[in-house]
Amino acid sequence: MSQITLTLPDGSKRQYSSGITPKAVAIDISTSLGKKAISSTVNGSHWDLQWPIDSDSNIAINTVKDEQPALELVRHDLAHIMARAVQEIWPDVKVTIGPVIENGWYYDFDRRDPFTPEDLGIIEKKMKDIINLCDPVRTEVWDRSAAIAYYEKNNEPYKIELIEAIPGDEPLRMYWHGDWQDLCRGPHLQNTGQVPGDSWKLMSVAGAYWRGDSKRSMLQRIYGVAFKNKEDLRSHLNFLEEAAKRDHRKLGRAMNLFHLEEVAPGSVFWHPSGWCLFQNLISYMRRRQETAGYVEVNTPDIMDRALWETSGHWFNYMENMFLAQTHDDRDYALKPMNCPGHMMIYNENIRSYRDLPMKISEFGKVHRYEPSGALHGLLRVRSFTQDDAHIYCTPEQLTDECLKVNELILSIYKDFGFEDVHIKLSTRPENRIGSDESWDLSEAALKTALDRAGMSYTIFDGEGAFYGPKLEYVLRDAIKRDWQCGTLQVDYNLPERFGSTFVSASGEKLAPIMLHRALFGSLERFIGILIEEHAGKLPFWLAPRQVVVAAIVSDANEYCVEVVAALKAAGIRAEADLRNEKINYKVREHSVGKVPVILACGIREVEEKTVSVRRLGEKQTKVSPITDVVNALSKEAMPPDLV
RNA sequence: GCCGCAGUAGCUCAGUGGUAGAGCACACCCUUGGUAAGGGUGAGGCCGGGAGUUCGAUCCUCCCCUGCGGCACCA
Repeated sequence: MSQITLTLPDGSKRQYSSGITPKAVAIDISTSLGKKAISSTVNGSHWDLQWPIDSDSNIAINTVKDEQPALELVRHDLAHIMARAVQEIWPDVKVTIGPVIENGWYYDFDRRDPFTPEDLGIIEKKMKDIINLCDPVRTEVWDRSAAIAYYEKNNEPYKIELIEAIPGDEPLRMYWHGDWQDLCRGPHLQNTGQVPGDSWKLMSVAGAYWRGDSKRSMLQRIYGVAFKNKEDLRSHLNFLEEAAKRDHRKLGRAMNLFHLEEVAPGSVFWHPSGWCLFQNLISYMRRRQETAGYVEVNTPDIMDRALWETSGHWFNYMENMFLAQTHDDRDYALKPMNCPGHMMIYNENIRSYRDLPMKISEFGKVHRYEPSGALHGLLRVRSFTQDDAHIYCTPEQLTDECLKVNELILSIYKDFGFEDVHIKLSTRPENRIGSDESWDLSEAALKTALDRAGMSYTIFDGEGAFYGPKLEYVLRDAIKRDWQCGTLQVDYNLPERFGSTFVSASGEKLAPIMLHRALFGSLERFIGILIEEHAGKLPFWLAPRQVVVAAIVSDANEYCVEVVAALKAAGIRAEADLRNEKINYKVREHSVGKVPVILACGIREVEEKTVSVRRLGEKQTKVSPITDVVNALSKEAMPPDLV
């Protein structure tokens, strides 16, 4: 047998016979390492301890202290342990796949009866028994036909399908714990006892399509989370609780911003406070766009079928459109996008190259018949307002215009405190229209703009819209969740479908290129994100109710009204709370309602012309002269673009 | 759209095969209280909609609607 050289992380080299396993290497280094070892890293790949090494390699032995590989293994082994537990409890359940995901794992099962929440407890208990068995994990490489025969015998059709999808030259690995086995590419721990007993938890059951395909059978998925220790698990569960407290649907009710109801699924009833916030955002965006050279328009909500046929929506997106039934013989539809309307405005005049770039914006309300299961508070609705705009430009202007949109969008996100933004670039899909040349140009325009701006981005090959590539702007919020908001798309197609032209300097009629862009994306969605980002504690300039002036005793009522008047005169949204309630009660109520500033006034304040200032979330109060407070707050009320 | 769970007062939720209950919110009264719920009284419900089983359904069965958690989808 030939000799191979293995290089350890410290640079030392050791000679072994070809075919040595990392396990044997670990034992050779020290007996204790052999016991503690959980896996190895061979030439940068995560390896099982049992896989033979047959050439010179770099090798590192991993223990539970190596967090990344350890967590991956623990999660992966838990997936197997869970599948084994499920099959031991319900032998007729068929297994499918069980990958590691962020924070944990899931496993998809095919079972006639649904798993109940109580079942999760039963499964957890069984899993703990399996962990306590400390069953050694062993792996075998199987021949394809043997594996298929084995699964045919055991009536595991999903596994057979998986094997058939694995390329012929890849080894088929079978992993065993005790008498239970699973087809798996590994790696795995040495024995089930290496899984910590108390740092994981089964979370939920949900339906999931086999192979993610909605045409195939619905399986039952059990999700679990696992961490390196109990503290990490606890902090993850805390995180979930914190995230739940930020839920914009709950806060939207507490802050009396909006509600949703059965008569209009997926459409928002904006209350006065919510609509105030909505309008604040629009005012802000209007100023920013005006400065950036946009002109605002408004186009019809309901337009004739002919328009949607020209745009391509009628045949491609009919299922997602709201149609309007009328008493004449015409077919109408509610607009799902603003672009066709903007095409009509562009085409209404003969355009010169001197008019370009032409930037048409609209706070247009669009309706899309989203699948019922997709609806989610403000984040996924059926009617929403886009801060939409279309930029018509010449090919020469294209890159520059992309760059400008990118700058504008980042500057706007910054004003809202979102500085951690990443970009997805989706390139030409298989199913597309337009020439390869135009795709080359539009993809290059987006890339060049990003490169010039020094932005990093992730490319999603083949994920672009059928008419052009797109950028998507993803914000990371205060608790590290990602939200997709803005978009920038290059489109050679719509101008062509609508026969749009401009007259060039040499008098030729040429087709303009069109950019689709939205910065907030959907106002509804952006408000949902803002609420969750700030846990309801909106920045002062955005808060719909900025100040409540609360009387401590009724003798201060008159003074409170004066204070409110002074605040209003300074442009601050203020109201008086003169109700016959204790100050404790008022403070609590307005804190729950996320009012940023409470000014409490009693006899002392009346006499001294002061107010007692209490900021949301702070226990301390500060008594200041009324004029100082008005001045300070009116400064704070200034939108960031006007500061 | 698919799988599962749920729908009872404005909100959060309890409950039973014999047509309903709590807390908060609301109204009125007492209370003028110094920074996250003072006390009392009262009003408030087609128990999501429809059909069936039953002497009788909020409760059991079926269909539909809506919501929630996922999956799929997101031009």
